[in-house]
Parts: sequence; structure tokens; C-alpha cells
Amino acid sequence: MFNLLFLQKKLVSKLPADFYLRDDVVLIAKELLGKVLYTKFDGLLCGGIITETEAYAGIRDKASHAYNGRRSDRTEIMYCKGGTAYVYLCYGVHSLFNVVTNKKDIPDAVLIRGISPLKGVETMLDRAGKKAVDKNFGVGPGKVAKILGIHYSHTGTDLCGKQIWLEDTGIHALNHEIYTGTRIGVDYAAEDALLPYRFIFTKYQKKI
DNA sequence: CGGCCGATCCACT
DNA sequence: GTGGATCGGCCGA
Repeated sequence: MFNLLFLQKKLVSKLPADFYLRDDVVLIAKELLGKVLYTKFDGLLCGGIITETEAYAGIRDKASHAYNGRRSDRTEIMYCKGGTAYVYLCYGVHSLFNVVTNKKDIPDAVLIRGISPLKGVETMLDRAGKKAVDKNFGVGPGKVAKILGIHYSHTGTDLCGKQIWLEDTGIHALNHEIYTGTRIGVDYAAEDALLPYRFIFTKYQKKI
């Protein structure tokens, strides 16, 4: 019994607060590939392997909501300590889930753009209104939040808590398995739109 | 206070 | 490949 618990702890571990508090958001965005994002709402456990991310580098990044130190009721969450969920509404329809990183008052974040379903697939299919998993199930930031049951009202949720958390299950993306490109929909960010801050784990998701 | 627009998705052609 | 849906946040007046 003891050995079994020990083994589980070793192989599967919830990401600790320290993981999110580091100051290299681009590195964290890469490291998040392969981690498993879990939610548990109303007793329904769902999770998926993270397959695509984008880094948003705080006040120096014109694509970031917190560019130039901008603060508002919405973006205030980005200034929380790393390990907090920043979820906001996009196009009036979609909730987009971000992992806040870095220390308190430094508003870095990683947008989770794709997951590969792992746990609670039936629940996730229900939420998506689908009958079966297809190639693009879980691909797209709006869909990630939707199938995991994440809503923009969940912004500010602690990622070391019991509703939303991440685990390292021993899956790691090797450098040659990572496609690096520019971020989506950030043309307004001028030269920062060219930054190579988008990462895809090509073993699990085709680059689009 | 009004108007514009976005870190998107899906149905339809 | 494309255009419509849809509404909160943000900025300028």
C-alpha cells in the first residue's frame, strides 16, 4: 500500500506553485506542452494533454492585455501571482483560459490553445455537443475552455486548488517535437506579432 | 455614454 | 474558404 502511493506520487504529480512563479514565460509555455490540464466541476473529472500554447510576455509585449502596465477590472487577474487562472470572454462568445505566471505584479500569462482528451471524454463530448472525438476535438482555445467546463467567471481560480489544476504525468515534448511559430490573431501588436511565442506539440497535434 | 472590435468557432457553400 | 454570431471591455468625447 505504501509503495503504491509512493509510486503514484512519483509518476503523477500536481504542478507546484513554484512551477508558475518562475520568470521565463516563454520557457514555461514550452514546458506546459505535455502537461495534463484537469478540471473538476460538479464532481465531473476531465483532463487533457496540453498540445498548444502561446506566451504573453507582460508589460513589454504589445499583444498582451497588460501591455505597458495596463490595468482594468479584467486584466487585474494577470497581476496575481503565478499559478492563477486568467479567463476572459472573446468575441462575446468564447471563454479563453490562460495560466498566469511569474511573481505577483508581473502580468505574464500562457494561453492554452489545444488539448488532447485524456479523462472524462464523455463529459467533454456532452459539453461540445459532439458524438465522437475527431481530429480537431479540443483544438482551439475556445474549445479547450468549453469542453473542460471553464467559464470566464472562473477567472482568478487558484491552479493549485481542487477545481482546476495541472499535472506532470511524465510526458515531455522533445525539441524536435515542438513547432514554433507566431501567435494567432495579434496583428495589431505590430512588431511583437512576429515573436515566436506559439508552440505546438506535433506528436499530439498537427500544426495548422 | 456610445461605438468599435477582439488571443474564435461553426455552419454552410 | 468564408461570413455571421455575439457581448464585454476599452477608449475617446
